[in-house]
Amino acid sequence: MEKPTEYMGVKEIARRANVSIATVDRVIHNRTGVSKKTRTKIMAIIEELNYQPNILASRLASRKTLHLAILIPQSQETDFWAAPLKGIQRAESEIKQYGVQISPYHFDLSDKHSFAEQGKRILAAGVDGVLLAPSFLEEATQFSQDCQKNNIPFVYIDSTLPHQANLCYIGPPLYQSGYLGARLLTFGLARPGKVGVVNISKEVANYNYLPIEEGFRAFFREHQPEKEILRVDIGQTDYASVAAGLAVVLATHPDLAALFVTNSRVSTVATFLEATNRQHLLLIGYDFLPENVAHLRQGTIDFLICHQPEEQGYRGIMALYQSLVFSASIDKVHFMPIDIITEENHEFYRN
Amino acid sequence: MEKPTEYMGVKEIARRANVSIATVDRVIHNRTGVSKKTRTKIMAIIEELNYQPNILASRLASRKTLHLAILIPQSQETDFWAAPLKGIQRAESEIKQYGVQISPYHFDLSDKHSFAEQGKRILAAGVDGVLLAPSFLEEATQFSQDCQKNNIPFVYIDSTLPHQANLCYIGPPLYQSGYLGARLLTFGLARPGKVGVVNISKEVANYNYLPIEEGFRAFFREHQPEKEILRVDIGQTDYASVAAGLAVVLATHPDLAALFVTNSRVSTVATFLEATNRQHLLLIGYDFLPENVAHLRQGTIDFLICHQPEEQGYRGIMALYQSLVFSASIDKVHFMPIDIITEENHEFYRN
DNA sequence: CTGAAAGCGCTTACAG
DNA sequence: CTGAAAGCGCTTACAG
Repeated sequence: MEKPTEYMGVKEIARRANVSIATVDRVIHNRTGVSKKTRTKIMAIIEELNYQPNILASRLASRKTLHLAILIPQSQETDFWAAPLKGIQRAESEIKQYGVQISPYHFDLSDKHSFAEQGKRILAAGVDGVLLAPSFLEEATQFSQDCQKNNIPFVYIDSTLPHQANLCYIGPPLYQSGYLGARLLTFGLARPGKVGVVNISKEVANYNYLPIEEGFRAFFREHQPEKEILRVDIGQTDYASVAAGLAVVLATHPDLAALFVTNSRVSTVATFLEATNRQHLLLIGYDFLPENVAHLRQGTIDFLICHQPEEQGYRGIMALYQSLVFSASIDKVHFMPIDIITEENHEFYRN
Repeated sequence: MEKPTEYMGVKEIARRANVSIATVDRVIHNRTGVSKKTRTKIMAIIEELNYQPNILASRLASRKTLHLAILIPQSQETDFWAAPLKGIQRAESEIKQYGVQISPYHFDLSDKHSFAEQGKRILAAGVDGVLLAPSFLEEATQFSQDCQKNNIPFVYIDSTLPHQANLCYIGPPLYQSGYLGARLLTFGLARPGKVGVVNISKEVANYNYLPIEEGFRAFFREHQPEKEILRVDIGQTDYASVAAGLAVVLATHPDLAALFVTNSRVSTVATFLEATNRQHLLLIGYDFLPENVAHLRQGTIDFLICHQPEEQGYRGIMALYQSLVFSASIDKVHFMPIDIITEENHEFYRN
């Protein structure tokens, strides 16, 4: 450790401008109560010196805590949301030393109202920024507009909404993710046979993940237009429902050769294939969940696609922090990579 | 932003212990000059209060700059090393506000002596920590031991050395990476034919990447022991040499169906395959370099394997920072994930 | 072995 | 519209 270079701070600016440091501070923070003339002069000096405020001193002196809220689903059924939460906690532990505090608000993925309710609680609590998963179109839109009205910056993760004032979206490029899924399917599918797209979701039209199926179909349209693609919709997420749904489809289409599950429920499908001795079917699905990984190791699931959910949580918090503390400019869209996980590389994957 | 909770700092500790804050400071930093009795008493209070020093105040008051050095190859031929450098710079921009300064030292990958020389310069400059690529067995061992003697923590990236006092290794699990390469090869290789492992390197025995080939061969030994694997060694990295080497092999073994290039020079092989109309050969290689990506998009390269070199640089610096500033404990080995890059997902990959 | 005091670079009332 | 002064929580000579 060694001594730094000469100091170029508010004191020096004040000296050159022949004012007090309080006035310099006012200009730096764009506060009122400075004559136009003085302001101009000080700004010129700041420019000239290429002054960078000392964040350490600034945050120490101001003694302010930054309050951030997160609004994400309660972990349930699958623990997909455990990963973003972990990333959020990692971010928190890194920046809490600099005075950041994070309050979690969880909603129930099968209850729109819980989202709206928790949103209201956040607004009432009065926070400085929000990280959210905009899982319900209408409720999330409403909440986003409320945030905007209150000048609270907000960040989307996992999925996004169009035409909102979100600071940024940090999540997967869903269309291309589905497209890659189709590519992996054909890569491993030398033999003929039909392909099934499996949607397992309680919500009739889960708008969030629609682009995945679009991308999937686009690939076949472009590369194998003659390939028959079956759509398998299963409206319940329990094993019995999934098994029943698949049994029907497989009875009707015995030449089904591959299944693409559009979300993390792929393990349920894998369990069914194992139970009915159909491991030879090619199976691809989403997310690095323990039960999915177990079937990957069994060889029943051939590929898992994953979008680094932990990193989404981490980067979402960091985007808010950088924006609020350093007034850093943030890219409106930050696409996560589309990761391919196999039996061979899974042990080094970290969400 | 809101007011924080009540203060629990050195002042409070000093009050409770009935000493001055200077003495408290001495205990906190484990300095000499405190009676055993006082020390014990203060430590108990610190324990009781679960005191966490305010890093902001600490670094502001100490006015010290942390000097880190990086010792990595000069970017040349390929720009593989541009990526770690980028990650290092990203880390620097994040922590320079907290008084960290990074000095780059570059060596020539085809000149061991340049490594030793730059290492000496670093030692002479007297730094607080070093991030290095231990590219030369003997020289890197020597340098590591010198660092240890001087109590300078050092971190390895990209490859590692056994039995050294490095703070940690941040890089790929090479053996498993080669193993995955073989898996991808067989996945796409429905047809029969021989498989070639291509080593393109000026160094006769590039110890760094040997485990890749071992892992590759292990997969075939375990899954397809009858498969014939050719070894193709090319001692020069220019296109003419590579083309000549490949031409000979392909003439002798016309049934060669797939090539696995153990490093980032795979684009040279791709160029040759394109020039001789052999795009149908399966081709897998390493690293997300522009020229490799170009051949991936052409379809000549089927898969690129990559180990997030930018992240290696970033995390390497952060490990040093966390260790030096926060005395954080660091995992000795941090394996990077083994990423699979295809034509379909490459645009979202960021090293 | 211990303490009083100045200072790090900035922010925040408060007074004018 | 502007400034003097106290203070953020810690570190650093310096004096004893």
